[in-house]
Amino acid sequence: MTATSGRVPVGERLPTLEDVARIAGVSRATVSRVINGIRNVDPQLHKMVWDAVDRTGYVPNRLARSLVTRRTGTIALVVSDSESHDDDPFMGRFFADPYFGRVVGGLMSVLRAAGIQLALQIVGTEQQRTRLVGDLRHGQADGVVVLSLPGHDPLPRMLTDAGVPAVMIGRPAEPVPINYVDLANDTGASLAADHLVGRGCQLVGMISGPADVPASSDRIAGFRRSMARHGHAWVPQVTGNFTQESGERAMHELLAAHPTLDGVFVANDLMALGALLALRAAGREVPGDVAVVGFDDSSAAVAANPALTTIRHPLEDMAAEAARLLMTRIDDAAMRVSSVIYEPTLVRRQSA
Amino acid sequence: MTATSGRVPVGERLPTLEDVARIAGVSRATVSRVINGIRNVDPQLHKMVWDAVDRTGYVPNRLARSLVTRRTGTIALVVSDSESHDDDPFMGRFFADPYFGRVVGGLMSVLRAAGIQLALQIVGTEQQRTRLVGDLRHGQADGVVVLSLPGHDPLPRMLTDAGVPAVMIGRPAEPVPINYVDLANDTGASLAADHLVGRGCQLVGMISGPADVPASSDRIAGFRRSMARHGHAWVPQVTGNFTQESGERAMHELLAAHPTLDGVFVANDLMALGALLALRAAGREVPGDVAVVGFDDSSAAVAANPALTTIRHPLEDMAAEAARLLMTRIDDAAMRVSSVIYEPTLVRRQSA
DNA sequence: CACAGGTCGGAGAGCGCTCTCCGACCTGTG
DNA sequence: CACAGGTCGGAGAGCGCTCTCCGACCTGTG
Repeated sequence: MTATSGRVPVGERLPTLEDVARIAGVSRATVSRVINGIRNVDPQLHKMVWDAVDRTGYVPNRLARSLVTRRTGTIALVVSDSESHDDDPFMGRFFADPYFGRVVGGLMSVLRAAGIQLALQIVGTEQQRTRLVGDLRHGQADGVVVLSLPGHDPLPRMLTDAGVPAVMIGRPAEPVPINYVDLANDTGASLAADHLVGRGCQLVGMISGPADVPASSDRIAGFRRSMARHGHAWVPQVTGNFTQESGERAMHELLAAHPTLDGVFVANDLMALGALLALRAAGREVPGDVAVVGFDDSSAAVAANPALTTIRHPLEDMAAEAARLLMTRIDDAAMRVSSVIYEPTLVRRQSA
Repeated sequence: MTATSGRVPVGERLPTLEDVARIAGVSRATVSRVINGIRNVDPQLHKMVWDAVDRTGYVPNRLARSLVTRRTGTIALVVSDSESHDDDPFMGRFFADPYFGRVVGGLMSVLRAAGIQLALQIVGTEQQRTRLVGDLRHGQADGVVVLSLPGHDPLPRMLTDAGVPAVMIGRPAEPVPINYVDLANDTGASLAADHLVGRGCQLVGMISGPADVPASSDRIAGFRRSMARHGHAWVPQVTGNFTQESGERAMHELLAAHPTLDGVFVANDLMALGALLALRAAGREVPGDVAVVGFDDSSAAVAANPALTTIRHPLEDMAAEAARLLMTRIDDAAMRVSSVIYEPTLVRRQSA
């Protein structure tokens, strides 16, 4: 024990369990037991160990621990992008969209309390997917949350085949026995249809997202079905890609083809913002001439002028639920494959 | 060798280097050398090893490798929030803001190509900080990118003291020998001042962010200095907290105190959106009665009505540079502490 | 008092890799 | 032919932990 600080230096390297054991005068096993609170340990030894920990400034090496316990305290968030390649500008757009941040925020609200960290990985190529699954089987992470992007994606099936605990946010494009959390997108679209018809719209169009995204196709199906029930057999539709520019372009197109349009359902708020721009440019009043309903209830909805009537998407809650579901699955390998579906609500503002 | 697939199963567990060595008929060391491409290996052995790898489906265990190489292929992104606690709703707002996503996108654009994953961690309490630094000293991650939030934050100093490779996005609040990437916030504010004075504004106000955020105080200082040079000794100022609502409130306040105000510089686009709302509510035309300049050039700037004249902030580029800087530092422990400052530009739209 | 049954600390193997060191062999030069 | 110098594969230690197994000791009961 030095007079200066009581610190016991152990050379250049960091103190290990071995060092603590030597200083406390006990075995490595005992130190491990005290640190991890496993089994009763004599109160006197207990104190001697903690004293030695304080004097050395010992911090367990998580890597070494994980190697034997097969638990890492890490969950992987994988953005699976089966169609793009490295340096695809698409990823930039994806991250700038609040969608990504809201998902991360929801996941972290649960994981943070549990002391679990989130490891972000983007996989695009076949090789990256194979490597990811290999790493996960080795326990590189305890489980994985998958954010699926447009297109056919083999990753969900690969994960379930490998027996890796996994949860998707948004249902898989094709049937795969994987856990997921989703929004009742069709119900949300129905709410929009009800609202537009309810305010007396006669010719209602739709600006949709890409048809190969499940959330998008569900919104299309739900909207058309509901409109048909209200007697509107024909719903003109233009497809965008969820960006503001594509919404603006789509609105112009819709307006050119159907000048008497008096209502439009836009599959996300960002495109709705673009639609608003196009309507203003075309000299149409919103909602006077054309009523607009968005989807997501993002911060853009409030910022818009007029403020957007939209469908609320409790994304943070969904992500938090995904985290809880995954943690349950990690602790119980026999958990049956389950899904949790959230109900959307209509938020009425000025645009419709 | 089985007739079915040529796969050699090795029981329940995953194949290890040992299994590959046995099947290839060489030593573990040789397999390791072939897999990692270290030293020349006899072409014949080389082939036998790769054949064995294919037959077993071997994937190296990254954890075990990291334990000895002291390299993990992971970089930590830490959001240091010295003032909040777990479950603070503030974090929700933080993640929903495009700022977070743009930083992640910029980092990943560089890290993805290098096959490095990003591990997200939020630290709030003293204990969490200590544990993080301990884990990092053990090589839990090869380096760390720090996103600092309002307030005095001890983390940067703790990291440099521990010798952990680190880069901040945005300068530290107080002098610390840490690498960082930043925007010339004062220059950006000057550009706004020049523009407002240049279009003939006589009474110009400012809506600022919290003074304890470096980016914010730099914008305040740059703006006041530049206005003074233009002969405007007095600049009324109200402080917001970067949210839209706070911008709206601040604008109302400014207008109440200075009804003849004809120009305003708002320290970020989100608050500028709020200011626009307040001006409309007060019956002022933008830019006719009051000219508005924002900051960030976020997607909200284009969506606003009128579209915002604002200061462009190349955040993705800055984050990408931070990643490069960090990777250089990881490979060269002797690298001198460095900073990279980006120059902002004025983007002229309708609001000023 | 004898002995069954429980409690608790230590020894040592093991997780799956890398890396140093050594020795076998091979080549070229005087 | 002798020997210096280089190349390359294998043995075995080591990274820093956990966990099983065993034996010492302690308690309580018939």
